[in-house]
Amino acid sequence: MSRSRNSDKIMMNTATAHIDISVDCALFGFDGEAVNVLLIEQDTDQMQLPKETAQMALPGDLVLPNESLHASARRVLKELTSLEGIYLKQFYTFGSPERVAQEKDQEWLRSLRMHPERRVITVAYYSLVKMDEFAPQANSFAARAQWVKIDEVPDLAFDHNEILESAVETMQSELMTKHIGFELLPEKFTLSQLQTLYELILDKKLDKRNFRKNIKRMDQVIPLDEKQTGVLHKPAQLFKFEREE
Amino acid sequence: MSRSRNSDKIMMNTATAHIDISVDCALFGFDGEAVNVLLIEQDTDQMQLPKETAQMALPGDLVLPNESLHASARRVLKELTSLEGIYLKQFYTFGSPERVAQEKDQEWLRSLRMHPERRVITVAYYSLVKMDEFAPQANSFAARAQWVKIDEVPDLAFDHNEILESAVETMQSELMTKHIGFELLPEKFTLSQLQTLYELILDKKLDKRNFRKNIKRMDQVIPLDEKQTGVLHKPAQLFKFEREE
DNA sequence: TTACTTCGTGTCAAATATACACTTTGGTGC
DNA sequence: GCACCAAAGTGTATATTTGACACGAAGTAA
Repeated sequence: MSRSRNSDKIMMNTATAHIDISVDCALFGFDGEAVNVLLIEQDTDQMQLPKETAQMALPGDLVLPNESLHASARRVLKELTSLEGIYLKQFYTFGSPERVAQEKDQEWLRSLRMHPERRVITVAYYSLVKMDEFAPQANSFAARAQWVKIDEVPDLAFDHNEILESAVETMQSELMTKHIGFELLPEKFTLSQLQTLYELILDKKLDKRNFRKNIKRMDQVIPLDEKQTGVLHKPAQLFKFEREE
Repeated sequence: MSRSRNSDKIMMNTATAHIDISVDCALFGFDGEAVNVLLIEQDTDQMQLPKETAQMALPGDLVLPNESLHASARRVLKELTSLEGIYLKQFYTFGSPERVAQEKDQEWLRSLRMHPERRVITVAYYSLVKMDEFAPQANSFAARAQWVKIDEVPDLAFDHNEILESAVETMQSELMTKHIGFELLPEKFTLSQLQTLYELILDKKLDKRNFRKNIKRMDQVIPLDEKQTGVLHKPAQLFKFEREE
């Protein structure tokens, strides 16, 4: 569309096609073995849709009229996990006009939304949580909420595979600089657990001695007077992470 | 808002308050002395508003119903600058519910928009252009479009000062890793020009020899068989930048 | 020819990153 | 209590990168 100088006033945007805004959250957790992402399963029973149409998806929902984007992301996350106060980061906004228009998604949206045909632009957030601090609770339009290993994620609703992939990339590139890895671990952790986590996120092996050298010169990582228990080998020292002010 | 399992179906989003989506572009250019950002001045004459209410702003406008976000950013940029095919990067989405609600902005929006009171969420892009390749052309609702040195930017409309600041930070952090600096220079440039640019963007002095060492090991920077002319001192060698594939 | 201005260049020291292997510790089972 | 197991924990030598630093060369103008 190009507008000439003269026609401006009458060319004001008179479009009647509304655009909806949503937030989606890629919520990561770590169980000591794999990095997981929290997915919900669409509740087709509740919507009286055939079971086989149920798709898994990232937790997300429309932004409310007077809610900031961050507040919206926090709310969606809280609704699905009852967790508050966690690291939460906007990383990209996905706005392809066709992103919710596929028939597989339309069927679901027709049951859920007043305007299922509307284009939806979604602002994507990612966050990291300590998996041992809560168990996800399915709520609202989700039949189930469950942790899925990131390398076992199935085809998701909408463009959520693409969003998830982008979240993983963002997490990789911010892991080192922003020390976000600690958010995934339990309060007390061993350096081996931390290293395993880094290796999983970065998808490469790290040298044990060099890794420990690097970690130990971060003064946010504090050695505790405590050791791992219940392992059938030499127990490792436990550490905690302390965010500065 | 929390929803219980049972009330889901009747709690579908029935909000009548629509949210608009816009894109804003922070377009940077370099004139050899300072980094500039392209600002427009709102055309109050055309809107029959008092001249003194005119504000400067980043170029931006509502996203059209069937337009992707990138396409929208490209369109706005093209409308204002006639430039195409330039580096263009989404960096953040600003969505405070109050971001266009100030009275200074409402006056303008009442003239321009069908729904001036509506909340607007804006997806922000930044881009870099060679200043010598085009002169900005004011168009549409802009009375003027002009380059302003980034340290002389006045109070802008809406939350555009905040958006601009965020764009500068993004540019700083992506300068090194993504070689975006070259986009700001003319096709043929000297290493001193490049260094001046880096110093302006990063806002610190760099060591000449170390800087040149770093640049010269990038094989995208190609020395030309040409020298600077028209200077009253030893002319510098010219280089060009070649993006790989 | 001189004066002026920016160009263009190399080395050393310090800090950082990488590669690499063996002893220690606690638990388990006999 | 002894032997075995498994992972914990630790240091050094080398290569690479970073940062500090000063002066002769090239062209222009008077």
